[in-house]
Amino acid sequence: MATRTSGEPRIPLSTERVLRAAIELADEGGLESLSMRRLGQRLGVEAMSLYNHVANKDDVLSGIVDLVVGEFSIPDDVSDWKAALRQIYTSANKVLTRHPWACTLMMTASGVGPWRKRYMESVLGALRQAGCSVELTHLGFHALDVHLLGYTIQVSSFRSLPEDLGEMGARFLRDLPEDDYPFLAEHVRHHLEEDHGSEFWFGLELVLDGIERRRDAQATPISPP
Amino acid sequence: MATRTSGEPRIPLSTERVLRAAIELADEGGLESLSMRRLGQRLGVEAMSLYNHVANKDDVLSGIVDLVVGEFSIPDDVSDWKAALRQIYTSANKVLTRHPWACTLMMTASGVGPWRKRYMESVLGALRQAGCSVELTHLGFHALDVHLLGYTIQVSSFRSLPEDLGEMGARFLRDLPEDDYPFLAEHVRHHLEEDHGSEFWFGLELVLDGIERRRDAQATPISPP
DNA sequence: AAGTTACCCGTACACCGTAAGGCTGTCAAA
DNA sequence: TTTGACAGCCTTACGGTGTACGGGTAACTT
Repeated sequence: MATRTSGEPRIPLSTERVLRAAIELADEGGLESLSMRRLGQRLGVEAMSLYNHVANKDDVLSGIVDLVVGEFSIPDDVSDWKAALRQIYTSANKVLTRHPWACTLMMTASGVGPWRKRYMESVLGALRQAGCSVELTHLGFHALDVHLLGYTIQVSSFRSLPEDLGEMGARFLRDLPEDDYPFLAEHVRHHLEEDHGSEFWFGLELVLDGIERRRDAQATPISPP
Repeated sequence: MATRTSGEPRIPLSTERVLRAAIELADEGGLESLSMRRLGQRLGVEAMSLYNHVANKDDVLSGIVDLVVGEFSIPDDVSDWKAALRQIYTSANKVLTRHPWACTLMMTASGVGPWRKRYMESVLGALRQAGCSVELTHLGFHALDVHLLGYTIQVSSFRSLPEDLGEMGARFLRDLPEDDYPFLAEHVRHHLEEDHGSEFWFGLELVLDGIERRRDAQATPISPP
C-alpha cells in the first residue's frame, strides 16, 4: 500500500490501539461493521498486520467487551450492598447504552476477561456479604446481570434503528390489527411515547427488593409468633 | 447438479419446508452452521433456489424464531394471571432449551412474527387484566421476557460447550487466582455442581412476586388503618 | 396444443477470517 | 562498523459467506 516516506513518525500498533479502534468502529456502525479488514484500514495497516497483536477476531471481541466492562463504576466498599449494587448497575447501564453492541457480546460470553472478573467478584461479594446463600447469590447475580443486558439491549435496539424511530413504530402500529392485539398496540405506543430513562432503575429496584425478601425469608425460616 | 430423472417425485420446496430444515440445521450445529448453501444442500437444491420461498437470510432467521415461539404453550384463559404466566414461561423455557440459538435471535429482535405477537399479547393481557398499570405492565413484560431469554441462554451456553463441561470449568478454576476472586470461584463451583433445573422457576417466582407487590402498592396508595 | 408462470440452476461479485511466507527497519552483539 | 536476529508489516491465496442476475425447464391453465 502507501509506502511510507521516511519523514513520517509511524506510530507502532499495539493491542491497546487495535482494541480502541475496534470500539470506535463498533460504536459507529454496530458489530457487523467491525471486520478485520476495516479495522486495519482505520489504523492505516493491512488486515493481517493486526494478527501480530491479537490472536484472532474472537480475541478482539472479548477484548473490547472487557474494556467496556472496565468502564463500570465498581465501589471499593460493599458494606451497604444495595447502594453498591445500585452504583454498579446504573453506571453499567450508562456505559452499555453508549456501547450497545457490548450487550449481545456479553450474553454469548465467549471469554471472561479481567475487568469482567472484577465486576462479577464485586457483585457476588456484595450479595454474599449481605447474607445471601450461595444459591440465592447465584440466582440474584444472574437476575441482575440479565436485567442489565436484556433491558439495555431492548431499549437501545428501539433507539438505534437506522430510520426514524417514530416512522418505524408508526408503521408497525398501522400494520397491526389493533382489534386482535389491543395490549400489544398499547405497549408499542408506550414504547414510543415515554423516554424510558427511569425504567431501568425501576426494574433494578424490583430485583433488589426480591433478593432482599428471599434473603430475609431464608434467614428466619421459623416465623415468630 | 444431479439432473433429476423423470421418475422421481420431486417434492417441491415451500417456505415451511425451508424453515423446518433451517431449524434442524441450527439445532444440530448452532446458528453459525446455518448458511444458505448448507440449507439448500440439505434440501437437495442449490442455494439460490431458496430465494423463491424466502426473501433473504434475515427472513429465514425471523421465520424460524417465530416458529419456535409458536411452540410456547399459551393459555386461553388468563384470569388467574400468575398461573397463566407460569404456564407460558415454564413451557417457553423448555422450548428454548431445545433451541438455544433462538434466545440470541429473540434478543436482537429483528422482526416480530405472528406467533410472537400472540405471545406478547397474551403476557401483556395477563398483566393488564391483573390490574397492572401500563407502566408496570411494560416493565413486567420486559422483566419476564429478559429473565426467560437471559437465564435460558446462560444455562444452555454453559451446557452446550463443545468440550466436556467439567474440563472447561476446571480449567477456568485452575487459572483463577482464588485468593483474589473467592466469590467468583464459589460461583463457578456452584455452576458446575448443581443441576439448575429449578432455578429458572425460582427466578420466575421472584419476578412475579415483585410485579404483584408493585401492583398492590399502586392499587392502594392509601393504606387502611 | 399453446401459453404462461413458478420454480430451479449456474455464474458471478463483493466481502469475510486467516494460513503461509517474503520484505524491511531497528537494535544488540561482535 | 558490520553482522545477525527479530519483530512488524505486507502480499498472496484459500475457502467460506450472502445474494444479484439471467437462462432454462417443468407443470398448470386455457
